[in-house]
Amino acid sequence: MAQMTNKRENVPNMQKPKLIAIAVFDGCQILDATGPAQAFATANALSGRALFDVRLVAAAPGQIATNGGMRLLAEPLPRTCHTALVAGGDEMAVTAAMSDRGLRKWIVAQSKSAKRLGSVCSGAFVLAAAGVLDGRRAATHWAGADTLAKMFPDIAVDRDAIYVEDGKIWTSAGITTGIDMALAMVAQDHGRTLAAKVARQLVVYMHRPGHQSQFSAPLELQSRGGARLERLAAWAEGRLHETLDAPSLAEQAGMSLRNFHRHMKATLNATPKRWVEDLRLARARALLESSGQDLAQIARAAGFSGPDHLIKTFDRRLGLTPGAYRRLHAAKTPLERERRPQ
DNA sequence: CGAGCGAGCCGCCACG
DNA sequence: CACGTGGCGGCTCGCT
Repeated sequence: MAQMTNKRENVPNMQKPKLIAIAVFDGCQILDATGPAQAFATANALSGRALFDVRLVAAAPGQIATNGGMRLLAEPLPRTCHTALVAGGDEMAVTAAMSDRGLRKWIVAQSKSAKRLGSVCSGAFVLAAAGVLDGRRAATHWAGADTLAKMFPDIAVDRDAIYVEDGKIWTSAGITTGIDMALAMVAQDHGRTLAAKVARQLVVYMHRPGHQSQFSAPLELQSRGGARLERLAAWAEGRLHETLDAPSLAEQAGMSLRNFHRHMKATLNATPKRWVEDLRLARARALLESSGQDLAQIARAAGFSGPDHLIKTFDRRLGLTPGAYRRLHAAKTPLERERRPQ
């Protein structure tokens, strides 16, 4: 009878709020911390319950200067929590965080005791330095993906993913993808319906379309390949519409096929076919951004066999269609775009 | 959407 | 013997 009058006690999901500890440090990226924090806080607000207890924490608690200049107030690192997250930041700050013994010890401890351990953006480097990403798949900001893979060969770096969940270890890509990851955590704990409501409230996607690589600068890696490959790139870019198979590239580079493969792998971490595809994608992206040509023209100019080949390749590499890419990245102003005939 | 095919990739070893 | 190079062959993966 007492139970009947006090229904609240019977609701199954009345457990204690889950402690979400977001670790910050001087020079960290403010959105890495506040984005996920807001997602969890909005989940509380929309559900009308205290599902999450979100706290900013630091090895050196107190005022934390973010890389944008604003300050955060951080509590001491908690001994235990449900979910431990580590923010990213600029290179100097992350390097310092990577060698912070207190933070490192805390991460190792949380990798055992917490239900989830995660990072946002370059926070992956801090997790990696603590050794908790070894043998795992992981994501980080696209600009840091190659460096992470090189510094920590035991990590399978996913350059495209918005976020990666590998067991209890979660890593997210650049900055705002921390929100995407937090949404997935909300979904894991309290269902997709609530997560979708939070996404709507924050005006973000529940499932963000595409891969993060669509934002990276095409072919920034060319300069790393040395003069030999740079000349080859220039040669190839002049004949993108031709076949450009591996044997002819090797011949042009003055190497055997086998050795050419090795050099591509060693200097650019690429394969001949993949590299040519990179060149063609870069050309197609540039044309989509700044020309009004239709897909057939662009496909031909970039060396694809036709529009469908272009569409397939875009889907596989960037996770969206050429048309969607153009709408996202076209240099035209919104006014110009509206001027098209109805 | 699945099966079959061929180009491409890479482990391995031989060579200088 | 270390190191850079080349060729063979099996296997994978993406296209038709």
